[in-house]
Amino acid sequence: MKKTPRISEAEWEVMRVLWNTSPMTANDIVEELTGKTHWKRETIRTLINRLVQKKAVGFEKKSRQYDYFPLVTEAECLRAESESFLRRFGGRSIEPMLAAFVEEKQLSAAKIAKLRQILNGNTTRPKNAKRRKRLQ
Amino acid sequence: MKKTPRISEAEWEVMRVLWNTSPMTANDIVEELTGKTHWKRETIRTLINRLVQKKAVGFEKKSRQYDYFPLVTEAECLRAESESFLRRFGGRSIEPMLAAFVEEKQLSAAKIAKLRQILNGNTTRPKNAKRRKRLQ
DNA sequence: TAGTACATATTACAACTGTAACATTTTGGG
DNA sequence: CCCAAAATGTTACAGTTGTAATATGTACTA
Repeated sequence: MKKTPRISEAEWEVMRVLWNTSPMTANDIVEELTGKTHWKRETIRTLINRLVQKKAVGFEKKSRQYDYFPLVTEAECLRAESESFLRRFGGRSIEPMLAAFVEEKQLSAAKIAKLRQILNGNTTRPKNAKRRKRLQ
Repeated sequence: MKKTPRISEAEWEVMRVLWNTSPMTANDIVEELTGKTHWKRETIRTLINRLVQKKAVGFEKKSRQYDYFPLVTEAECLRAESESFLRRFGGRSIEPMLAAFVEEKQLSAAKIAKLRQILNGNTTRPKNAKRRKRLQ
């Protein structure tokens, strides 16, 4: 299992646009991000370069410009981040976290339904537990 | 609304023991953490000091030793971290994240039940019911 | 073919982090 | 009352991150 490189918060922004569509030239990435962020071109270039160094992003020289594309999947990174997150909170604190998500971000009903589905699908209920176990 | 200081990953370990029981002397904290981690005393001392600087931890000189105690609650920090996490993933990706949690079976059945409850609290509203949008 | 326009690469620099070592202060014991 | 032991405080140092500026390479155009 390859370990995903550690991607910083700012770098995530770049990854997200690449995950969204790739390959993209540096300029396209810059264009996509200025507006969403307040970063200067050069800053974004730096982020891209660091991601290349970290092997999170690959590139291929097309003509005068390079084409950049992700070398790691969003799922992989998500997984890694989630683990780190979990470690941080000692596992105990997922509930308040989800609560915060639900409260603050106004998840759409559809999304909530989806989440509920996930929970139902994998619930790993103890053998003879009742379907709905009311605790506290 | 005070903003919670930014607490690094290593510092979280310290906060967690303080949230668990406080006040504690530095030595107690050290003892609690060596064993769980591979850190040297001095390292842990540094972390404590940094947390004091950041005003995440307060202390009171008791006798020769100081008593340290958290100045921020776990809930506050959790909230802040969750927000950062959300921003990072652009909100879109809560489902895979939760899926990852569930899959890895880091979640007990009880916890899952709790989560489901949280979700239930916020959905299935009549179409024209006002949704409670509270943000302070 | 030389210059220029635009792309990529190198360098900068301070704050934060991980990980400590070394220095100084305080206090209980003799 | 002074000293050593133990506690706290100061300094270190390299790697990461945020945020760029500057330098260098290169492909068309005149």
